Amino acid sequence: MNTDNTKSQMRKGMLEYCIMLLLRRQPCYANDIIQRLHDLKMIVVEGTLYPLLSRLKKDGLLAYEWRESTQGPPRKYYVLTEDGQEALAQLDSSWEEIQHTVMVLKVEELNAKMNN
Amino acid sequence: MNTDNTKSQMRKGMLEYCIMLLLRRQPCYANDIIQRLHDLKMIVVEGTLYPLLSRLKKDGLLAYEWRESTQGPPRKYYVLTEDGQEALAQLDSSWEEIQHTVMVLKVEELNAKMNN
DNA sequence: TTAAGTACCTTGCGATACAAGGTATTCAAA
DNA sequence: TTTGAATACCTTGTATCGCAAGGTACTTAA
Repeated sequence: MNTDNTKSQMRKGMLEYCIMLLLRRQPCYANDIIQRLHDLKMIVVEGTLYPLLSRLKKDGLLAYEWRESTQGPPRKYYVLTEDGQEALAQLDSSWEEIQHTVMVLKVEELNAKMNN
Repeated sequence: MNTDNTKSQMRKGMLEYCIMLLLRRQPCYANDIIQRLHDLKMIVVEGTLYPLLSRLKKDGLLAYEWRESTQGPPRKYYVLTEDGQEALAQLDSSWEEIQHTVMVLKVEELNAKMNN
């Protein structure tokens, strides 16, 4: 099994959730996000991130403002819109459901082992 | 935001993990899996499941045996192979990492709120 | 013999992650 | 002044996955 591909597939959908969680806390620009998620072992690259941010912007879930940088070109700082906060609340419950499913499956497995 | 699509995207990769978790406990055929996951709010349909099982079989992670049914045609019961168990162990750590990432993001968000 | 139920599978489409490559701005050194 | 490196944004093409829709084969009961 190609482990990289497996995690890549697990990332689908999760990345969107993680990025919106990040932005709920504070505005970030692309490299902030890449750095923060890298530190949390959730790798994301530019070719993934920029289209994702553009899509969320187009859907009205994110907005951005340009900010000057002390070093280099200006940056697009993204923030959650109100619609984005509502959408994130739905992602929260989707996440809870998935987490619940995995937990139950693991618990059942443990029970099965103990009864053998 | 299209919630159905969002959950569908979150399912990518997770379904594979959940199904292998199921099979680690006991052999199942397709309808078993659909039913069990449905009860756990993790919807999966035939058009998703059969190609997935075929792929895992082709990759050597699953094997199957035909079993007669008391009612209707025979069923393909899938089981985890040894390779499948190793792959599942890797999926376990991928899952732990993702879960950890989300947890940290939520905790940081809470901390940020408390400091305001 | 026929109809319904069960079980397996395939095709085509939409969506996403990623590798690879491209453009524009800034700043410092030559 | 010019040139190169660093920074930041973006696009294109490919592989993969979930899913709707539709199809085949076997079994059983009417």
